[in-house]
Amino acid sequence: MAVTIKQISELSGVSRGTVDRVLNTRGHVAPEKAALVQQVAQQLGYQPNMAGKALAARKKSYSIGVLLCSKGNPFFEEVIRGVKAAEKELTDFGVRIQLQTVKGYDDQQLKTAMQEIAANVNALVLTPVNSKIIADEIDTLTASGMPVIMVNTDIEGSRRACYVGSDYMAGGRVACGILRLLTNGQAHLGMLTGSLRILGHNQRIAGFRQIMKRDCPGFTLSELETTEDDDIIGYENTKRMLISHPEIDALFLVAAGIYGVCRAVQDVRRNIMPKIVCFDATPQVQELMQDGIVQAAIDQQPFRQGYESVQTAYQCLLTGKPPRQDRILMESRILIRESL
Amino acid sequence: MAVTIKQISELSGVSRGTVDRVLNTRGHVAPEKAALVQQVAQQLGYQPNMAGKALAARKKSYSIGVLLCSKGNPFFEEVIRGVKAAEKELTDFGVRIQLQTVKGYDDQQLKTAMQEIAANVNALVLTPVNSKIIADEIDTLTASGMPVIMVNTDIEGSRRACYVGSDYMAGGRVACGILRLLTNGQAHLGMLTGSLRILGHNQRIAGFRQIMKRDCPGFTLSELETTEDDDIIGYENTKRMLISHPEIDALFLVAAGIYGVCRAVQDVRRNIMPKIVCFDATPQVQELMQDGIVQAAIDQQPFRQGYESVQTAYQCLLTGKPPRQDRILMESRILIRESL
DNA sequence: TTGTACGCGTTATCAA
DNA sequence: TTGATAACGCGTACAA
Repeated sequence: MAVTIKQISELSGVSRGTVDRVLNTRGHVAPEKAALVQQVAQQLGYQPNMAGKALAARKKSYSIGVLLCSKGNPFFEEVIRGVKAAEKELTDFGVRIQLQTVKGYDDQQLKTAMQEIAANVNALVLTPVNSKIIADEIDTLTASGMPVIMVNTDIEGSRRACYVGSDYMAGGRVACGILRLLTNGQAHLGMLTGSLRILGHNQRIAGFRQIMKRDCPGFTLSELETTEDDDIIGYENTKRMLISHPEIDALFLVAAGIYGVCRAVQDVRRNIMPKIVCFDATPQVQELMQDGIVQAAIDQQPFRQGYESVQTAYQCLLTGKPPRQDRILMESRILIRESL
Repeated sequence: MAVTIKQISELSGVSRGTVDRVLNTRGHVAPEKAALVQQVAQQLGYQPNMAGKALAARKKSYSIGVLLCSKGNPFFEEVIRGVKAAEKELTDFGVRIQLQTVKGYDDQQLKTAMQEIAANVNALVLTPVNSKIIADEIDTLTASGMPVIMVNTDIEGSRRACYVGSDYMAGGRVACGILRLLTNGQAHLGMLTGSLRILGHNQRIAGFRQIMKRDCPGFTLSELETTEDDDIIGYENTKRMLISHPEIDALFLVAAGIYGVCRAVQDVRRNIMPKIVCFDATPQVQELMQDGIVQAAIDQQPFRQGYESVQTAYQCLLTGKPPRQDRILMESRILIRESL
């Protein structure tokens, strides 16, 4: 049977209260007693009992804020489903969620939203914008003792507690691998990324290039273009790309704007359709797969991203420590028509 | 905040003890009071608090038996890892696991093992052999009040509490789908199943045929052969198949014996290698994928099968009821070289 | 038949 | 600085 606080208190000859104070570093303990308790706990390999912890935590009623730059982005619907699933499981443990979404990527606006929501919660889960203003705000909250967890998008140069989300490099590698299999290793590639300024998109391309260089001597890159995550821009740029590069027989879609790209393909091409691999199996993409336009989608488990980020925030609140892992990365899954 | 027994007792004007007796149908309660409590609980949507339940259950120290026909089958190593992961999580809740493996599929031997292990545990997780002897033994244990849960393989005509494992039909469908993409829809197929007497294998073939009929007019089935899950038999039968059917350019491997099949392919074919899709990414299969012999493997999450089956058994013990779902099915995942 | 009281492990509070 | 005690939700032994 696992070690309990009671056992430690008996073995070290102090009260349960003192043991609790030592283990949770609440102070107000004589140094020699603290040292003794520490040693005994160490020796017995004490691991706090989750059931007991959860039950006691119920009295406190934690509040977790979830702030997503997700308005109008269907990808995040699954993330939100995951958040709500975690919320449901954690109500037993006295947790309530405050979910808020903002539109666009304006860092000033996001900062304001962060401050508002942070005033009412004990922990914060958010999709950051990659900007110094946001990094600083994260550091301010972290310094005030609030666990701040990134979901889906990471930010550089801040003291966020943890990142939960896609492994963009790995996703790019898998995308190249499946395209290699779809084309028998011979392809004239067109690449459509979202934006060259977005870290995740560039990491996907880097992963793709890595496999391409190593395993795909028969691949040539005809052109790299952007969609700005927009269907209309994606449509126009793809049309132009396909007309000026009639040899293109495979498309790697790095980010959003997928529907626009596919419409352009259908408008320009009649006979030989290019093989298309993209990311995120949103309902729209699922339809394109059903119609045989898109052959495969790489999925990075949006539901789990939402679920795990909230669970991680709760663990931080419960233990008072940052998570063991600095990054919790989702596996890249290959989805095809038959796996829907 | 969620509803508690205490709240129900206050609202219905009876003691906590009585509420407990009603909700857990322990009897010894006046009918009118029972009805009242039922109604109040219903109305408030009472859901027992897992933390409290677990904590109380700790006194009892449940024991769960896990009996696998897995000796010498590398697939089950991941299942066992999942079992051990669940064990680790549940030690806090007073659960201990008794794991036992047997070799082969002899139903008499398995029955004996079941009886031995069942004498010392409160719940049983097992991979059954599809035989009446085993079905009857499961029913005997179920009748004695023990939850009996099937993992990886289901059994027909028994009162097992639940099945946790592969969705064989879905796996077959996905296998056909990926083969369709690998071959551009044109293929002369060779199929190698494990045994025509094993339900799961036949279900995989049924799923495959379903998609083949619907979506793959360019597929023709050259031959269907068995490996008896054995590398040597797989080697011999594949060799014969490839020689008598030189047109074969795609292989669907339904079960084990994969290494033998691949060796035969390498021995017989020199130039044009067939596309190969198989099940379960064991270390051996991963190596074959690295070498480019096998293009894709369908994975049915062995780790989760082990983990979820034990968790399900624990839930049965905790609630005293069979699980909500009759079958807990794993998603079929496509693995390629780059996703390893 | 019904109610009370205690214990599970942890945490918070109050008194010493 | 300490220790004792109550509370969280549930299960159950025991008393009424």
